[in-house]
Amino acid sequence: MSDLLERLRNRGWRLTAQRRVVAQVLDGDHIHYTADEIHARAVEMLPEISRATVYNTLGELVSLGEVIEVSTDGRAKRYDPNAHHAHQHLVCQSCGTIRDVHPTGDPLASLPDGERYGFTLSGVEVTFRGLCPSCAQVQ
Amino acid sequence: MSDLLERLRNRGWRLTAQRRVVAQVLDGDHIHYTADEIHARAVEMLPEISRATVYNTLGELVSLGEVIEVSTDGRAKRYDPNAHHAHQHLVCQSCGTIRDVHPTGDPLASLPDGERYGFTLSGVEVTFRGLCPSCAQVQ
DNA sequence: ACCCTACATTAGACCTTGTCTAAGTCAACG
DNA sequence: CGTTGACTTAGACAAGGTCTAATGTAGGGT
Repeated sequence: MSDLLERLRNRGWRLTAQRRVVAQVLDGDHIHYTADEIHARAVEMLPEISRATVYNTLGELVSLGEVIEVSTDGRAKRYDPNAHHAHQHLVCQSCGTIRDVHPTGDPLASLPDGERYGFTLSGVEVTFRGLCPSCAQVQ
Repeated sequence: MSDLLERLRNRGWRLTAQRRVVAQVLDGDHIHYTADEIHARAVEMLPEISRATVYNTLGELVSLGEVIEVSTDGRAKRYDPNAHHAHQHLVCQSCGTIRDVHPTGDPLASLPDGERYGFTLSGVEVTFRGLCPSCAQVQ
């Protein structure tokens, strides 16, 4: 994580206590938290941090390509700190847990030229959906 | 579309003017509208239809598997009336337009057993992102 | 043809997620 | 160690969606 802070400083970021705390939460468990979950965890370390700052900081980290924004269900976006390895997501339909996965092959290549409608492609997201073991038991 | 209404009646749906109008909008252009866009179009045909009814009806159509809910950007969900053909989506990052596409191969098969974490898989969504021709010109 | 009643619809309050603003604060440069 | 412009703050606001209590009506029964 000090790497992350280092990179950010080099990009002209002012290193505030708030930004450090957000970076620390993201770096902690490598879990895909929502912005409000990140805020809740940040508050434990720095009680006066505001929601707006967390949203601002996350937005900046996304613009800088340090964090990926994932919206799998039309509810709150989740933030994925694992931006430097190409990967896709496996999502539990019941509890919303997300795991990083690495499918074989290049998904971009699966779209035939005849189906590109003149678009300039910039990326693909693959979202595998299912039930995680613990939710599968309950249902 | 009369097929759709027929299927719904057979499932015990009460056929109201409101539900007919929502079905008609979905069947019209095969475009991926948001709930509020569907409401706006429905109002033109049936001025007193309420937002809540449109949301209810869309939710029921999704539960019945007649319509697919697509959330590509964390903004408003879009509703895809083309539920009976397997397909994926190509989304313009700038204007949000969605096109149905048909990638080659089975995306589910691309997830190695070692990466399934005990999940019971139920489906995959592939979202190709890029710029549509008209947005590419502007930028 | 007309009643009944359970199901559907309505307006609008409310909730969640996210954005914006104006005023105050502080990191980092000189 | 003072200055200043970037950063943070509380809280208002906005968009998208859900819920509720009151009212309306489709369609089966008679």
